[in-house]
Amino acid sequence: MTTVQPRFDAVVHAPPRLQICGLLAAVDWMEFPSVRDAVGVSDSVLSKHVKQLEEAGYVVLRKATVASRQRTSLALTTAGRTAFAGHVAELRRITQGL
Amino acid sequence: MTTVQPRFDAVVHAPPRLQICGLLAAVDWMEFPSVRDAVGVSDSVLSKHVKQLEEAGYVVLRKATVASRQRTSLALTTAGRTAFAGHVAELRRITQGL
DNA sequence: GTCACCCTTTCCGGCATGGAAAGTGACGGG
DNA sequence: CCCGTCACTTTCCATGCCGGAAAGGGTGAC
Repeated sequence: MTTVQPRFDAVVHAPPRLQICGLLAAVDWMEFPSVRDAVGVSDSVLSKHVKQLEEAGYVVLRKATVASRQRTSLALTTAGRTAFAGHVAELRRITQGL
Repeated sequence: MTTVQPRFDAVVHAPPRLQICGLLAAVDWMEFPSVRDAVGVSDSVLSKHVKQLEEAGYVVLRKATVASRQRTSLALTTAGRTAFAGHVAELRRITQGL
């Protein structure tokens, strides 16, 4: 089927995480600092939210050492994309009265 | 201008309140029991969320006695419609990567 | 006066959140 | 080798929101 089941997801709904998912949905990988700046939160706050997404199985981390520097990148898993798509579908359903 | 400024609104974002706004956006007035059932919460919980929307100036209550029964109806104010539209625009912006 | 109907408010325990600060692991330099 | 830095992680802490349960009005019917 091509349609996504609308499904409210509290893990995805929280503002910072909704933004994180939105950013990651548009790309394959995004680096930690880029996400942090785009979302506008501190390292610790981003780290904590990413951890929750990770524990939900929605995000994976890839840690690489590039040019002697740590570079942590984030990506949505298939489950993460599904959950995000479902949540967005639900948001659209809820807000369709607009 | 016809476009709405995307503007995240925490008061509107909370799940129960997003639903309430979504319902009210589609109509002029809706009765308390109908909203309560549609949102799927108890009287007290709905009352508390409506109060928050009211204090934000987004919702107004109209209390009428019809056929000897209290009938409280809810409606979005102009500010409420603006806030909801702005929030939905922001949600669309955030989720555009989908 | 008493009761029922409709919300409101209070009480309460629990979970989430963000800022600050301490902690960790991997290098590169001295 | 030890030290300092970088790039996150984790801990600590204080605050706030949330929902369920129960007690509270207010109004009209009996």
